[in-house]
Amino acid sequence: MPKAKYESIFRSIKKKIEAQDYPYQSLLPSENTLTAEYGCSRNTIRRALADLSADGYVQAIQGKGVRVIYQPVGKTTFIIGGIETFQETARRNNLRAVTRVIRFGTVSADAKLARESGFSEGDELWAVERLRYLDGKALILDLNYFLKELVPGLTPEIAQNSIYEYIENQLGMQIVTSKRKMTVEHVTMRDERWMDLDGYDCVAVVTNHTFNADGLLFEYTQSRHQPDYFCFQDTATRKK
Amino acid sequence: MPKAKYESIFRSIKKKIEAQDYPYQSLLPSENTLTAEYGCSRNTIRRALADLSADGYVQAIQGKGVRVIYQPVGKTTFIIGGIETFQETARRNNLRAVTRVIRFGTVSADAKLARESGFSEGDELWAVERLRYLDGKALILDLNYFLKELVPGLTPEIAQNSIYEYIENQLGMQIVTSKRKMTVEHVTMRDERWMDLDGYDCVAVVTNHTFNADGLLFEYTQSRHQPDYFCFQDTATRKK
DNA sequence: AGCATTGACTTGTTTAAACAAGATGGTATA
DNA sequence: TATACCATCTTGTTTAAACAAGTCAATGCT
Repeated sequence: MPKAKYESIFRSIKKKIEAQDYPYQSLLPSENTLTAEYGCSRNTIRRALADLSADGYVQAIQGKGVRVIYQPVGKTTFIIGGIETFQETARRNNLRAVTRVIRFGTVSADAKLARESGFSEGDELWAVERLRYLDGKALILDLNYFLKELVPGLTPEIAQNSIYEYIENQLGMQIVTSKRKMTVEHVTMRDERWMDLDGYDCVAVVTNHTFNADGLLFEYTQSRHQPDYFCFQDTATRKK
Repeated sequence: MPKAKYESIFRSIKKKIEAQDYPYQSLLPSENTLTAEYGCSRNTIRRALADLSADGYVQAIQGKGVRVIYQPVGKTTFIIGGIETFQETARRNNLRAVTRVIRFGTVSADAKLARESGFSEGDELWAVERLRYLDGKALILDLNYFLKELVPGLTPEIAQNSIYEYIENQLGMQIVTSKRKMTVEHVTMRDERWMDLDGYDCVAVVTNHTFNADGLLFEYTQSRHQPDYFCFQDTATRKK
């Protein structure tokens, strides 16, 4: 249920592109045509098109039109795109997801943790370590730190289900921005102990800083992925 | 030289944030204040703020203000951000960069290459394989395919220098959108032969589809990175 | 035939205005 | 005192208009 007009227009056009109603390399109807079609102003259309462009669906060509550059991809990989929960990602990729909590406690951020997490020294944090199974294989080892002040009442049961679901629906806090860093590291003894590494001696490590609607950092996470099911997608636009 | 007003405002505010003139967690001056400060309309300010938000510098809070969420990072890693050339990235990270061309030729896209590259079967392509040295170590193995029709006149000399520089300055073609996929793979015999793997048996693989200003795919690239110097950054925003 | 110009289209930038909606603090009321 | 309301600040959405700038095909001239 999009509240804003531009959002529903964005979704409508996106759907048509994915259905190849607007095929790869074709030009969309002009902004004026879309304005008439959707019964809104040109600015509103442009807002929707800008969002599609940011998602790598279209690219505007001044004087010519807006070209579709979306191509459907094979669904073989575990694709990490925007911000979504483990469950959402698993469902989108048609995989059976299970979560096992292997550590649940509280810590006070020392100097080292404060520096790498972005929290302040002395902040009280939940420390949660979880193992994620996809189709029965232990593929992701998550180490989450949540600011207790902003995420009160966390329990192992919630951690086993979905912390994000709890944060958004129970606490009513909105997750807005996520800054991520992707690296590749040698496996640790901990990785070997818990994960199905399947011969790999490296893991993909995603480090994550998450901000809520007040612009406050409330989560720092390190996710260690077994390489087989790991895929990270991105669209970049060259600045002039 | 930014042509558009919103772009120079964007850069101006960005600089102030990086200089911690607007510190982490502080609120920017209100849109009305900035409007007066920069002598432009509110919409133009909002455009600049939207771009800063997309880059993970700020986050707007309705009714309150725009909060700075940028934190300076340690400069120890080779950070891949937007679209930039190997030289630009090396310079930004203060590293000495050398490129060695180990293969240079032309191929016609067969069914398999067409499928993974996004080119059409039968397209004539340049195939260039290059080894990238940073501070004397062979860390990146690049396999580029360029559409000959859109990138005529390529030579090994250009490949050893900078292909992007040639495309943008000599051919006058603009690079606009880059769609990337990041995975982790076992090293191949080719990797072992050419790269300084330093004990790693995995590499970070970045697969890249690049579009020009006409929205035409002209490049498909696979970059294989030795893990030590590899870091990929991203900012995501949760959709409502 | 070849070429320059024009005009009608496209997207890009900027301004102005109005109203919606969230946050905040002060004020009048119960 | 406590609460409800309101004025005023903030950002969010939408419309309208004007002009800049790039593309392209038709027109008319040489």
